[in-house]
This record gives sequence, C-alpha cells and structure tokens, in this order.
Amino acid sequence: MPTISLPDGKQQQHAKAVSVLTIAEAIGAGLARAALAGKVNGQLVDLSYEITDDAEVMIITDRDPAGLEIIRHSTAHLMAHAVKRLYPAAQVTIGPVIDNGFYYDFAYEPAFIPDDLAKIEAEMAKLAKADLPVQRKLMTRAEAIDFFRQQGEEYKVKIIEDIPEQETLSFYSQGDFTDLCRGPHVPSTGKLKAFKLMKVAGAYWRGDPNNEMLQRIYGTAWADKKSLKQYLHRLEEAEKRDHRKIAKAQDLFHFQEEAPGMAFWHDNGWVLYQVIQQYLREQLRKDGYQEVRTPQIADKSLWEKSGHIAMFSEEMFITESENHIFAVKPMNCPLHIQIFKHSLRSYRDLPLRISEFGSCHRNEISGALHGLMRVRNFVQDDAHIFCTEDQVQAEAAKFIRLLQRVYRDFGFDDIIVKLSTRPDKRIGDDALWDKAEQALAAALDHTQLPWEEMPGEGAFYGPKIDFSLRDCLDRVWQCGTLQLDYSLPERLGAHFIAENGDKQVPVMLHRAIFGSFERFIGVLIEHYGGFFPVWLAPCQAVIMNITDNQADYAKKIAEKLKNLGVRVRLDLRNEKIGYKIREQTLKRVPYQLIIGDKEVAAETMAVRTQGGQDLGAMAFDDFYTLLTKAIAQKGRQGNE
RNA sequence: GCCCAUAUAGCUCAGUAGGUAGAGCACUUCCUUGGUAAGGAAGAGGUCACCGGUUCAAAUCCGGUUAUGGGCUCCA
Repeated sequence: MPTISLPDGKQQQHAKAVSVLTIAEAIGAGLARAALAGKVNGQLVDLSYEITDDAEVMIITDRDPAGLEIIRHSTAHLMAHAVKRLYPAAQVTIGPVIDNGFYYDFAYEPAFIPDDLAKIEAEMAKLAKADLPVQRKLMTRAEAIDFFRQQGEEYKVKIIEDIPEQETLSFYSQGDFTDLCRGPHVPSTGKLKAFKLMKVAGAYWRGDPNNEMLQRIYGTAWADKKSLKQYLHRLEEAEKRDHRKIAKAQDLFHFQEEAPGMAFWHDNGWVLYQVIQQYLREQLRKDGYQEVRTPQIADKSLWEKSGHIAMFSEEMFITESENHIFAVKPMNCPLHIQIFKHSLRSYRDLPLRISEFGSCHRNEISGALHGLMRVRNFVQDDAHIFCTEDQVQAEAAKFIRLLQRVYRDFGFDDIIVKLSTRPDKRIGDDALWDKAEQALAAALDHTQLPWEEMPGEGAFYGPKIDFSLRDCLDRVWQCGTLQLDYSLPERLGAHFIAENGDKQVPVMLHRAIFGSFERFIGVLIEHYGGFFPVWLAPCQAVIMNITDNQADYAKKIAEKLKNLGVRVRLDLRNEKIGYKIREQTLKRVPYQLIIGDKEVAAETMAVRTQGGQDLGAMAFDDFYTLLTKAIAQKGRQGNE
C-alpha cells in the first residue's frame, strides 16, 4: 500500500487491490489530463510508470521545461512515424531534442525534397489527431535486434549493438511504429498540438564525414499554437536583422563570385569599419600596446618552423615567385615574434605588447563560408604579449578589463567566459600547466565575470579563455580570446636576458577582443538590427531642404558640420519633404535636419530623429551639443 | 569537402505545357517648389551565373562548373 506524496503536500493512501499503481492512477483522472509525464523520487518517468513503494510524485505538464522537452522528443517520434508511413523504404536512425525543437535523421534514397515536408507534416497532424496511445515496453537485446532486423532497420541494430550490455532497452510504440528510446514520452499522440517542420539537410551518420550522409529533417514543437506562432515570429525578426540583408539596404559591403569569402567594403561599411578600428587603436595605445604592421606573405620555411604547415597546409594559400614558395599569412604570431627577436630584449622590456590589425587569409572549405561571420580574408585585432611567467596573471587581468570596457562601449553587457584547460595531447610538464591554469583562473576571479571551466578543451600549447557575447536576440557569438602559449616563442627562438643575465624564453599571450573585424561587424549589424548608435552610424546627420530656396543655407550648415568632423550628407533633391524623410528614415540616419524658409529666417534647423521624434527648431550650437553627447554615449544605452 | 535548394534589370521578384523577356522600387529627363514615412509623366536599363548538349527553336529540358542559402563536418 504505497503512500504517494503530491506537490501540494497532500498525502494519499492508496489501497489498491492489485499490487501496482501507475502514476496516472495515483494522481487521478483530473490531474492526469494535464500531465505529460511524471517525476517519481526526482526521476522523470512515463505516466504509465508503476509505483510499487512509498514515493514522492510530481506531475510534469507542458508548462514545465522538462515537459516541453518531452513534447519535442515525442514530436520527433511522431515525425519518424509519419515518415515511415509515407516512405517505408526510409530507415530511422536517431532523433534528439535540440533548442526550440528536434530533428530526426533518416537513411533514404532519393533525398527528401522541401515539398515532402508538407506531406510529412500533414501525416503527423493526422497521427496526432488519432490520439494514439504511446506505450513503453522492454525487450532483451536479442529480441530487439531481431525485431529491427526484420523491419530492415539496420541503423537501429547498430545503435543497439553499441549500447552497453547492462543497460535495459526500452521501446515506445504508437500505432504501427516502434522506436528504441529511453523516454519518457507523452501518454498519447494527441498531446502534440503545435509543431512545424522547418528544413531538410544532410548530416553524416554519427557526425563522421567518412560515413554516409543521412537526411535530417528539422522541426520545431511547442506546448501550444501561440508559442509556436511567437517562435516563428522571432525567426522572422531575426531574419530581418540578417547582416547580409542590412548590408544591401545600407550599402555596406558585398561579396562576388571572383573573390568568395572576401568582402568588398563600400564607403558606408568602410566608415563603420574605420570608426571601430580607430576606436580600438586608441584603447590599445592607452593600455600600453605598440602597433606594428607585418608582411602579407612569408616564406614557407617560417610556417614550417612555426608548425602551421604541418597542421594547416590545406587551409593556407600558397604562392610562388623566383623559386620561393610563400604562404599568405593565416595568422600573425610568427611575424610578431620576428619583431620581438629583432632587438636584443631585456627583462626590462617585458611585458612587451605588440598589436596589429592583421589581414589574414585562410582557405576555409567552401561550405563553411557565411556572410561576414565566416570569411577567407579577415582582419584580426591581434596582439601578442611577451612576458615572464610571473607577469601572466597581471597581464591576463589587464586584458580582461580592457575587453570588458570595449564590449560595454558596443552595448554588450552579457559576456560568457570559458576557461579551457589542459587537453590529453599537450606539451609541457604538469607543474607548468598548473601554474598557467591557476594564473588565468585567478585573473578571472578578479573580475566580476562568472566563468565556466571547459576541462580538456585547451590548445596543445597552453590553456585559453574564450569570451562570447550575447546579442539582443539571445544568440551567443564567440569573439574574444586569450591564449597562453609556452611553445611558439621557443620554436621560433625568441628569448630575453633575465635579471641574472641568463637567456630565457618569454611566455606569449595571444589575445583578441573582436576576433576579426568582419565577424564582429557582422555581429554588431545584427545586434543593432541596422540601427547604429550615432558614434558608429556611417552617416550621422542628413540635411534636407524643403524647396530649392534653402539650398545655399543647407550647404553652409553641411560644410560647418563637416569641418567639425560630423559625418553629414546633403539631400537637396527636388522631392517632397515627406519623400526624403521616408527615404532617410529607411537608411537609418540618426538625425534629419530639415531646412525650410522659417529655419533660414531664424538661422535654425528642424531636427528629427531616426525614431520619428520631432525635436523642433534648434540653433546650430544646440544641435551640435546634442550630437556630441549622443556620440560620447557610444553603444552603452543603445539607440533603438 | 558532403547533402539539399537557389541563380532572370542596381534591389525585390513574375515568367507552370521550349517560340529570342516582364512588374514594382531605384536610375535619367521633364512637369511640379510641395513643412515631417512614397506627387505626376516619359525614358533608359537584361548574352536570363558560366560552359557544353538535345532541338528548326532553350531563361525554360539534360550534363558539367562556379557562387549563394540552409544544414553536416571543420575553424590555428
């Protein structure tokens, strides 16, 4: 006679004639209608789970994150069921839950086409409407292998064979479809009410490119239709912010066939780029960095010494001239070491911080290219700090402070920090690794930033910290990095004279804040959705006249602003003011200065903000003060 | 690199039984000089991504190449 403790604190004595009691029975029909699954003593189970002893029982509904996950998982099964009915030749493989939905991989020739998705979705709706009960059962390994082999499901057989012997194998059946699954699942398909198939894509069996390519169908699933609709709306909003779309609308840059993965920066985009670069240049100078410029290509032998040819020869662009083989630089580190080595260095020179806006080329595989986010030519905001082991912690802390300041200026307050520690394959003894990891951890602890450790994820030459940004759509972008390197300076023969007169090898810190300008600008465009804060806006103010009568006055104002360093444009076209306002608003110009006869007479200008606010007539100096204040604010308060 | 899809005017897109191309916006000219998100008219603009094949005839069908998009894999 089990005692059931329900979440409301009530205890129920169940005297049941039979020896077992399912959750559904325990909680009663009323609660069971809302329940998707249960939790018995903290463990997620199906509603059909049999309680045999005293237990803490909770029900999981669709309001519970765990409930949503169950819905998604069950929807994946529903899709597999529908696919098997429509395409019996397709073999099922795996179908996990992912953010916002699920996918399921099928082995199927020919491939699914986008039109198939609608058919499958319709079939899923039919199966959901039929409200088929979902039943769990156990099979022995031999039974299971036999069962799936009979159905021609070779992939399931392989999966079962890889499950450790001691684990029990559970199966879920709905109608004529049975799948291997740990569960739990919804009690019946009728619980699945809001789903949509999103796209079909290829994916390797077990994620290994040497294996065959399977057909993956992605879907999204939610507790109710409203949530589904909201999610689809969010996707639309994200699509509007796509940096490639905004780049076209605002004439920032373009790509073309002759230079895949390499941006052609247009005037507007290049202004944005230069503003950001100039800003960072000042920040670095203030923080004690020197700026250098190193060659675009260097003899292959240098890259052999550094080890890059051995690791990345496939991804390097090679060029040849007069019997020399050159590699276009994929990174700047070996070249910065040449600058370090060019003078005899003393411990007094350390820490030596060498920075470069280094243009690098990497021949990324074609399928990896993605707008500005993944390119073949990019400029790193790269710097290398040469220092002693004792200086590592202070330098790391100094860098993290700088990085926080910079991110804040761009409106990013949520920074995700991960410390990657020693991997299995590594160089250097453990004492060195202890010291290095502790130095980075200590530096992190000095900031207010929360951080997470990623054991085993470090580079073979040292531990590293990765910094990611969360943008206004909650997407995470890895940008900054700080890597400790005990290997390269030695490989390339860098040394300094220590206090005691000994030659010593410096430690090198590789570090970047943006990562690459291209990627960072891509993130910025999407973060701001094209509504740049005034300090970044390619055009900060546009002056427009109402009739030709005010053209000369407008030109005078423009000249005055230009001389003060304001990025200003004139729109003197013979168009109605409403038309010009619409056009400049769509171009996201922060300030529109409208000049009519009244303004000429009073020596003012009517100021309208990008957001449509009419600030009324202002004297030149008042507008200039307003503008300077807005520029000084940078991205800290956004501009939306 | 792999799977699927896509490629038509500067941009967004029509062109669905093969018969040498259309719209809106933008652009040019003219009319209009209008006060806070689109005034009107006319004009110009395309080797339909590229190469090859089938056909009397290809934007359209077939093959290949390149690029782009969505994934997979990769990212010093």
